[in-house]
Order: sequence, then structure tokens, then C-alpha cells
Amino acid sequence: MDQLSRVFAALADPTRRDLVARLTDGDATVGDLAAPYDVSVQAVSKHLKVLEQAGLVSRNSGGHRSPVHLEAQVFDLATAWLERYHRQAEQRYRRLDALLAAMNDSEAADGDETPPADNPDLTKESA
Amino acid sequence: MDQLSRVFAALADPTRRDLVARLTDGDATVGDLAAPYDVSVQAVSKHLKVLEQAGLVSRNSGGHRSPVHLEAQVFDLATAWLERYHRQAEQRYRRLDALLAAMNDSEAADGDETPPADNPDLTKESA
DNA sequence: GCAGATGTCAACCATCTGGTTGAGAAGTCT
DNA sequence: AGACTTCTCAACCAGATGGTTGACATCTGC
Repeated sequence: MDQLSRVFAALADPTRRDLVARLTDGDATVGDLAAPYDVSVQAVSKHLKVLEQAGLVSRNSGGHRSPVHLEAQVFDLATAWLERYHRQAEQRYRRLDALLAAMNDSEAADGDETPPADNPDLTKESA
Repeated sequence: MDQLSRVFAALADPTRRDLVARLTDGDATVGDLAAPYDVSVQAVSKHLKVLEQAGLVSRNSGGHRSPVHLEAQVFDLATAWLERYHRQAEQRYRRLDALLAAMNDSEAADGDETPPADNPDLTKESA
């Protein structure tokens, strides 16, 4: 699996999102992290492994009682993807608005004479 | 499952991310969307259902051959979450840097006299 | 050095997921 | 109307996921 998929998958679980949220307050041990939830420590350990494989979290040595650390840069991977396509979608809306405005203008000017050229497929204009 | 989880889960699959990416070019029918992949149309239909339940996509009537439409606003849900904790993590780093700088300063000024107060736990300062 | 605390690994289980095929509902075209 | 196309639903299957318990390794503190 690619990292972007792992990041999104890791954040798709409420418990894991909560772990991440709490880690923005500072590093913490597995025990500290596990305390608030009513699942076993092993389950939390598994969640942390998922976060680790997504690169969202790291442990200094993997050793006993070593604090879990948030790697906040990895957020950028997900944010970048979202931003890119959000922007792309918005640009398309703007182009569509412009096209519609232009059609209205020419319609108002021409009265009813020329049917608007060749009726481009609005759902798929690729300009 | 809450919507945020559904959104992240929906975006955790490469095929579904590709569908979303292609939908930023404009609405499309299920058939058009399914064409490029070498899986069955049914599989793509399932993917679209996942995207729909996450609110990322909509169909005008659910009816036959009706185009699939991207709901780009829903991106904001995910972006907002990422932004929030990214910012929170960064603020913590800044506070930590400031604290370390202050400790360095006072150390340089005092020489070696006063041991820096009561050694606050750097991994969890809650100021 | 030993007892206890902390954390991971392994096996097991139920459920979810992403794919398949087959059937059928609902449009579209002539 | 009748044939064809498009799409979804249902059943099924293999593999992933999130949880459990039990065993074990490895630190910590007296």
C-alpha cells in the first residue's frame, strides 16, 4: 500500500484520530495513551503500530517505556492531496460560471437569433 | 460510523481517490468512470456507493445513466481536522523552542548557580 | 537479584472490505 | 413493443481489521 493510502486509512478510525489529537499535546508513553480508553493496552499498541506504519508517529528506540512522538509533517501529504483536488474542482466551477455568464450575455445581445453555437457538453468541458 | 471517519476511509483507497480526481474534471456516468479500470462495473459501482455514503459524491436522481457529481465541500471536513491538529502540534513546538531558548538564556546569565527551578517535564508542558 | 510494571507478539474470532459472478430493474433506441 | 445498454442488488469468497486473551521479553525500583 502507498503511504497516502496508509495515512488516510490510519485517520479513518476515531480512536486513532483521538490518539493523534492527544499527541499534539506532547509525547506520551503507551500506557498513558491507553489509559482513557476501555480497550486493552494491546489494542492501543496495535493502533499505534498502524499510525507508525503510516509515518504519523515514531518511537525513539522502540524500547521499553519510550515515548510516542507525533510526526506532524506527514499531515501535509494528506492536506496536499485534498488541497489539490479541492482547488481543481473550484476552478472548474469558476470556468463553468464564466461560460454560463458568457452564454447569457450573448443571448441577451442577440435576442433569439443564433442558437448558442454547438451546445458544448457542460458536464464535461475540458478547456 | 461518523462522517469524518467515512470520508477518511473513502479516500484511503487508490481507486476511489482516482475516481474523485477524475470527477474534478466534470460529472460523469458510472460507465465512463468504470471504463479505465480493469475491474468489473459492479466493483466501481460499489466504490461510488462508498464515496456517496461519505458525502463526497451525489447522483441527481439515483436513476439510470444519471451523472455522478463531486461534492467538493466535504473535503473541508477532512482539511479542517488536519489543519487543526497540525496547527496545534506546531504551536507546541514553538512553545517548546521558546522554553528551551529561555533556559539557555538564564543558564548563560547565571553561570551555573541556580539549577533551572524544578525541571519541568518537557515532554508534557501544559502552559 | 527479584517482584512488579510495561509493552509486544501470537493465536484466535467476528466483522468489514474489495473483488467476483449471476440476476434483474430501469432506462434507451429502433 | 421488444431488444439492448446501463446500473444495482445479492450471494459468495479471500484477505484485512479491530478486538480479545495468554505468554513472554524487558525495563524499574526496592
